[in-house]
Amino acid sequence: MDAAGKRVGAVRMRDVALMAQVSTMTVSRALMHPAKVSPDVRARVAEAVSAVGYVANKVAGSLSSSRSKVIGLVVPSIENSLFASTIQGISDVLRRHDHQLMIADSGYSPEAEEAAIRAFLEQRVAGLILHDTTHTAEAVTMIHRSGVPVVENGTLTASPLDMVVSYSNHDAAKAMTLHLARLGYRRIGFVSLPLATNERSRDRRAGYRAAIAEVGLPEDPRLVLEMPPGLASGAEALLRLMEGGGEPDAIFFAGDVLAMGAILECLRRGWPVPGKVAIAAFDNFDLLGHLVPPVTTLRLPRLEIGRRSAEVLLDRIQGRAAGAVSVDLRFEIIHRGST
Amino acid sequence: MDAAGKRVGAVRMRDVALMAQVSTMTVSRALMHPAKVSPDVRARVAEAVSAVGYVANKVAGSLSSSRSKVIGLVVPSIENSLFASTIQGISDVLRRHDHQLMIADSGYSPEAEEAAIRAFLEQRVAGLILHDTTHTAEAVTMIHRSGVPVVENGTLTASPLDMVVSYSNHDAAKAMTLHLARLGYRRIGFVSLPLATNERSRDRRAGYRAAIAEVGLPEDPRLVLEMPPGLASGAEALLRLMEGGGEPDAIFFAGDVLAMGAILECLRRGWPVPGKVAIAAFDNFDLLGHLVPPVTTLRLPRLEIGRRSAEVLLDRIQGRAAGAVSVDLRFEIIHRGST
DNA sequence: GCTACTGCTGATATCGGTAACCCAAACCCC
DNA sequence: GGGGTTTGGGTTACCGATATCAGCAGTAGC
Repeated sequence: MDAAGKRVGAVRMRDVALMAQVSTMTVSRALMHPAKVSPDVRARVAEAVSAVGYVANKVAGSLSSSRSKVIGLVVPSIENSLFASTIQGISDVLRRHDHQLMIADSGYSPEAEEAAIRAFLEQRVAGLILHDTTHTAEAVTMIHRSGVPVVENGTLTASPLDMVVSYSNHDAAKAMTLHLARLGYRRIGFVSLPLATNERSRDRRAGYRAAIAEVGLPEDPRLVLEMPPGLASGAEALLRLMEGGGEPDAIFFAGDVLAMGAILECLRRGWPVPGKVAIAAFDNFDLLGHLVPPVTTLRLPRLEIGRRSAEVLLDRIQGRAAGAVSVDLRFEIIHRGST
Repeated sequence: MDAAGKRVGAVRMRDVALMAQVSTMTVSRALMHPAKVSPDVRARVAEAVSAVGYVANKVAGSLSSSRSKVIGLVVPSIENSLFASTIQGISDVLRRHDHQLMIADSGYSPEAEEAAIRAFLEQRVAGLILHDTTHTAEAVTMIHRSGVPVVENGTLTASPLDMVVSYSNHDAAKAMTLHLARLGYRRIGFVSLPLATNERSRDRRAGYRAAIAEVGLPEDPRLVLEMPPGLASGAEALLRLMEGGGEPDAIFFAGDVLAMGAILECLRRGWPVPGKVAIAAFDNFDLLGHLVPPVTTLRLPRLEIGRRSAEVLLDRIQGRAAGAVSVDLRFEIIHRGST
């Protein structure tokens, strides 16, 4: 590197070509389409590559070919372990197909998401995966103008940008609520994460309400709460519902950390679960199954969402498929001791 | 896009230049160094940019300038929530400095790490952050030859590639063991994660042994165990140590999930903690503080490691610093009810 | 023996920017 | 008011690959 931080003296394809006594074009072919080159030349190139320590320059390659093998992913938060399995699934598939992953987090803000999308488009990514389903108008135009394929995977949204891979938050929440009703609970509380910026939360609450209506239970506002995320928040929600006059016999937490916080609060207070109140959670956070009692929850296909998202994206990029795609992955109720 | 997946018809800088009636060089300047251009031209360019919907092409830019704003990160596993805070820290700092983050995971394999490093170098990243501190010989040569700055952050290794930002796994494990000894425990068990591919695990066990030796306790092989990661694994380790004849009065789990699994097993069996056995953990997994009893553990500067790693890397890239850097971040013992 | 085709390789022109250099006008100080 | 400096902007030559097309040998077909 020189003083300005510019790298100098890297080995170029030209050096490989000189050593192998062929043109750069032939080196390029030997590396990209080995079948199009004679075995003899192929061997000479391979030898030259390792002799000079050539590391391909994909920047030049992408510029020249207008193709790239980088996928951009925007999640609301990297730290939130919820997204970790999905990212892992994406990463697994991309690695198998020799693609790279760029990640940005939006901190749940559409404006930050827009900035991340712009940065990705500037890098000329081959595709985008967005967890959120609400975007700024500017982000939407940029994406459409760029022609880059996109997968959204937060929820099965009704009006996708392009492709969707997810499960129905609405149906999942409804299914769990119906499950509780079937078990005989009649005053089912519901705690959701913030609704304003989060279509997923809204879907879940709508699902809960649909279930309540379906089984003919009265809708009691004292049974419904909206809370910020976090363990402490879950504990607080529990106490507020229990002391809020709604007298819940079961509480459905539409967020695994919230449920976790609530059940730990029960443990601390010595409240029997489900003796005093039943508790159900929304996500398959590993620990929920190991608590005392183990917590009834929904198994959501987090890893699978990542895998399938990457797959449909690659299918489109590589021309194996075209047009709208909407993959509805299944969830599953895991009935355990807490309800 | 045409049939081959090649994007067509994107807006180029040249289109902006035509509309603003200046040369492309001036557009480039107006965008990169606004101060070097008259206010009049600056305004015309800005207007033209939004009129034609120009999205800069950083691929061409990097090729031309031999500079890039992409940082490559390799972690052993994306899914493991341990790394999530570190990644978040990196991401935060990079975003503030207008850089992008590429992530790959090695699945704890040095060969996979090498492949990821090669892919990053092919993308001509401006810097690398590696969690692991053991690398293949090939990876080491590639990195040195490329001249790309590197930060390692798994542990304060004695022979870094370049820069290190971490805490001392050895000292942390030693400190916790001494803490237990000071509390009066005399038969202190130790459970570690796999040692073979993991310098961090080895450091931790060495720290444990150093402490045992320092306070003059006997080294009993029945008190030391190596286990694969996971909740179930922690529970099994607990049982094996308790029934292995070593009669531990305290167990130090060098992995938070292991400790979690053990404490939940105690809960299930109704074993009082620390009445039957005291339990200490190695990491500041949020939940540990909310369990009954809350678990004594080490607060490790995970987020800070990410932040500082990104900072020292950017300092080097942007020429604000040169030469070796070794940042030793502090850990802290959090004494709670479980010991 | 001549055309047609296939298989392999090279020359040349980009891809879309930025670096380096250059020049004209404006400004400056005695 | 002239030499020196600054300011703003254009010209040209790349950065390091790949697409395209042309060339040329071998060879198959008739």
